[in-house]
Amino acid sequence: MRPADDRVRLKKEGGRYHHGNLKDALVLAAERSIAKSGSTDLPLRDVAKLAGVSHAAAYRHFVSKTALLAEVAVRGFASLKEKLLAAVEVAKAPDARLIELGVAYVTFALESSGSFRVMFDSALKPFTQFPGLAEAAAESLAVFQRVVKEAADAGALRSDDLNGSVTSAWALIHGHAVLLLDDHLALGVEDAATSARGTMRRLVDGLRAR
Amino acid sequence: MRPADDRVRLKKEGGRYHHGNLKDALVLAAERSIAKSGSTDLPLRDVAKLAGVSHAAAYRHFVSKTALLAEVAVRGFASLKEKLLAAVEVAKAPDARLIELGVAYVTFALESSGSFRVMFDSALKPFTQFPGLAEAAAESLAVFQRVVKEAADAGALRSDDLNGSVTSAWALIHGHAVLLLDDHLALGVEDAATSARGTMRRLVDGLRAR
DNA sequence: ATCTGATGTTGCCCATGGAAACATCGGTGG
DNA sequence: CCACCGATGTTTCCATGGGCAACATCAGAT
Repeated sequence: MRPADDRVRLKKEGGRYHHGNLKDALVLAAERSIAKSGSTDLPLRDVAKLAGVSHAAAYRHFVSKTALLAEVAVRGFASLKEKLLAAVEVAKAPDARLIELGVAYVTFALESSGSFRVMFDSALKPFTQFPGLAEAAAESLAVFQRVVKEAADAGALRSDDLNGSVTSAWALIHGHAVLLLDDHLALGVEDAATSARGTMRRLVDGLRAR
Repeated sequence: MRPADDRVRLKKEGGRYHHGNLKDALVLAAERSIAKSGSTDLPLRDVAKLAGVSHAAAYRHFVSKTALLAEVAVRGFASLKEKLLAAVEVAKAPDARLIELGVAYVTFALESSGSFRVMFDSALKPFTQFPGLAEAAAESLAVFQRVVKEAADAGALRSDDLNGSVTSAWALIHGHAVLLLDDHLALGVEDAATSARGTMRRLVDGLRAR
């Protein structure tokens, strides 16, 4: 019996020795597990078990458990960036684009809570110790910077302190997301987008050029 | 020789078997340790060692390591509440009081970063599982509610959605504190209060009655 | 002075992150 | 073709750390 046949047979029977795409499977399993437990402090052994593999197998793809979390974060930031970019497209008015950006940020935090929790977990500090993480994070933040700058250029927001405006917008919506995720706001998930929009609107009013 | 004398003598010689105030010492040690490491995931054994005691001694005062963290959080919320109340006093104008509240929040987060990290650590969720924790947290938030309400009553802020305004104020300054603590804002500690004031001012502008 | 409950200590167990040594697979060059 | 080899997984082992249990020490009450 030839090796290729073995592979097919083993795959069909589910008894294969090599996984085939373990790295992705581990990242996915970690995301899901964290989303369910609400904690980034998950046993690597459990993640491996979810992927149908022994715990030590993870070390063929990640130098450490933290490195696995870092990969979750990198992919999370990439996904967040895409969601933010997509959200910005749907609005025309420059200030409305900033508001939609905030709504998308909160929506991402709730829908991809596993990723979001890891992305801002202190275990990954400093980001520079994991290749690609700092860049991925910076690219997400860059969307905030671009949208604020465009709104200011269009005269919709004051432009005397762009960095300050960016920081305020990020801090506001990040705080909203974090408090929502940790159940500190007495809000159902269904009200999350609405409250996020209201919060962003209030800030945008404050940022408006006078 | 009376017992009280024994205690004094033993304290001076440092060779005492019983600690005398271990509970407080453990809480203090945990705060400091977390502030230094930047992580709430600290070995209980290290905390006990800092308090000069074996690790199992902690279980005479806390049912679990998490319960110790909960006590840190309860005291942290109590301390935060005091700081917020004190800060509110220094300003006269209702909207300025809200701004000072935010500055004090960030200042607390930086100066008591160990406590602050624990207070918002997901390991303590839900707060109701630890006696006193939910109440302590609610009392801190109540300061936000009171200050916003007073500003609205004085006509300094719009009063059509008080809960929304409170949420925005808390989310904004909480996000600012969190991002600062985790080095996501390119700001030195010395600029923290200034940037917090600027951020709060922007939001208050948006909350202002029109 | 002794007894007792509160407080600490030592020793143990078990879960978990990580290293090491071995097993298996799949592609590649003789 | 097939024997080898690098990649990927498994098993086994160790160290760390939370938590329990049994024992030690102390302080106040009787």
